[in-house]
Order: sequence, then C-alpha cells, then structure tokens
Amino acid sequence: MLKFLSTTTNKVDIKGRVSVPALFRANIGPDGFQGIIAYKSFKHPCIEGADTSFMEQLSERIHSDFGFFSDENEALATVLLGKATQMSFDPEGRIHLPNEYLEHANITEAATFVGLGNKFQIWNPPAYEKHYEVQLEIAKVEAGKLGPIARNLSLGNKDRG
Amino acid sequence: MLKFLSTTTNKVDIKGRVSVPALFRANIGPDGFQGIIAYKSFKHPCIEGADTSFMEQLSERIHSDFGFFSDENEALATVLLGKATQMSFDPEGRIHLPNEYLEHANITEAATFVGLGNKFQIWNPPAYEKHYEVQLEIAKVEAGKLGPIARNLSLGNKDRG
DNA sequence: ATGAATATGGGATATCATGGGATTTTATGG
DNA sequence: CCATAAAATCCCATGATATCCCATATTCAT
Repeated sequence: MLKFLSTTTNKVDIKGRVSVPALFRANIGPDGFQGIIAYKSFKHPCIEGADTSFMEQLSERIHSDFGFFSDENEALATVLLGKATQMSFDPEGRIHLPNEYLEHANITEAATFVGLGNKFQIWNPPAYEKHYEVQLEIAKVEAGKLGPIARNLSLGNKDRG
Repeated sequence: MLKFLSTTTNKVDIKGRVSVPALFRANIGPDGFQGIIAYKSFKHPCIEGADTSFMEQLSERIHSDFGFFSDENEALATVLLGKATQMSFDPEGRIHLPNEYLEHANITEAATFVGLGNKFQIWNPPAYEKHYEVQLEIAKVEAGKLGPIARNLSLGNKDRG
C-alpha cells in the first residue's frame, strides 16, 4: 500500500489549477479513471485525495457482511462516498480545485501534497507545517507500539546536530 | 534481515548523483520497485534508506494496528510515509539526491553508505567519522556491561592482549 | 596480470511544473 | 430554445530539473 509517499508543494494558479505530483500520478496508472477522488477532510482544514481503488475498497467494506468496519467507520465511509468528487487530470497532469475546496483548506497560491500510503492530503503550506509538528508529537508516542521496525526510526529527539 | 552490510564512500557528482553500492543493489533484487526509499534521519544529520519491503511492512503495521481512520494511523503515516521519498536507480545504479537531502546531511562531493542490516545510512564522510568515534566509545562502555561474549569482540582496547 | 564488474563523467534527451491564450462547456436569464 | 457570461478545459510554450545513454576510469577477483 505504498501508492502515495513524500511531501511536495506546488503552485496554484489564478484559475485554481495545481499539478498533482508526478510520483502520485505514476501510481494511479494509465488504466481506469484519469484523475483523483477528493473530499473535504472531516478532521482538518485540508482536502483528502485517493485513487478509485481506495474508494472501491471503502465501498466493498461497507457492503460486505464480514464487518471490517466498526459502526463509526462505516458511517464515515458512507458519508465520504457521498461527498467525494472526481477531479480529472488535464493533459499536463493538473487538477482543478473548486472554490468550495480551496476555501475549506484556506489554499490560495500554493498547495502541499502529503502522501499517506493509500491516500494523500492537500494543505495550505503554512497550515501543514503547524499540523506536522502536532502529528510528530503523536507519532513519537505511538511509534513504540509498532515494534522494532518503527522504533528503529528513532523518532526521539535529535542529538547534537 | 542482513540486507545491507559494510561501509562504502562514493562520489557525488555536480548533478547530485551517487552510485548506490553494488552490494546494496544486489539485495534489492530484480523484482518490484528498482530503487530505494529514503528519508531524512530524525536523529542524525544523515539520510536513511531502505528497500520497499521495509516501508511496506511499516505501512501495513500502521494500517493494521490502528483503525482505518484513526488519529494514530494518520499521525504515523504523516510522519513516516509523508517524509519518505522514492529514489529510483538510473541504468548505472545511481540515485539522485535532491538538494533538501544533500543539505540535511551536509553532503557535497562524496557520500558514505553505512549498512545497518535492514536499512542503511548515507553520511557526509567526515561527519560519519566523528559519529563513528562516538558510537565506538558508547559501544565500549556498553560492552563492559555485557557478558564475556560481547567483551570478546575486542572493541578497540588493544592494550590487553 | 587480465578480464569483468563497478563507479564516474558529461552531452543529449525527456519529463515536470508552470503560465497564458484560445476554445469549449455549463449555468442562467430571456 | 437561444443568448450570454462565467467557468472549466484544451493546447502550446518555456525554463528548470531529472533521466538516459554512451564513453571512460577504477576496482575487484581470479
């Protein structure tokens, strides 16, 4: 599930267009819908995006009888599927962010794309910087629960340097 | 889990390219993504690298140990997956280090690759020398607290035959 | 020593992000 | 059903950067 990795900041032009990072596009592949699925995050002032397979996965889990989702997650998934918008790539690999989305995320002249594995987020760059600091503190606490692989990453404090 | 062993120093050319040591490349194998996943060390002024399986394990742990939409899941993904970058091999087995990475590690004309088993580090060569000395001193002290097996490793105390 | 694998250098080429004019589509009012 | 403005999309151009491709040097194992 390593579709979306890394963080990039791209410009948003006067028409509301942004380039989706090439590495993200590469993992969407040449088949199927050429674009992303986006929705306004419930938790944060940011946009969340994914490819169609992520949405299909959500849909399958909701409709399966095997209870992959808790009641809360099922509610979330249902609302997401209802609110999600398809945004196609233009020939240059850009998407168009409607005003509603720009306003929700306070995005004006630039946007930061953050890869989260199976999905990604789109932030106002300074807002992302603040958000990251908070996430890092949470991650430091949680990393220990992931066993040796993540402990290995040494999320603790820097040494003299 | 001994994919990456030994220490090698290679040149970094004016374009920011470095050869990944052949022994490291050999352990990445011909299947899957031809390159490495790198991130700026959270602890040291160096770059850390691994193959995709390392990151996939991490990603799976993150997604399976926490709920699909949980705060913990998101924080870890933001910090660990958001900060990781894919770096593909060119036909000669080199990777391209972006400026952001070169600056973090103070790398200019050469880079030292240090194997650490399932991952490796990339250092500015003099910085690595200093780092190594410090690690060695810590290791000597720690070895004394361990049993005879570790003491037999003779970590540089040559005054006692 | 000798050949093979590895590392390095640099010119040519391709890709990416970006900007802007032109054209098409969509929504709205007549 | 058409006219019109607004919005979205296409198409092309540009610089910066990354990648390819081939030539050469270096290292390593036998």
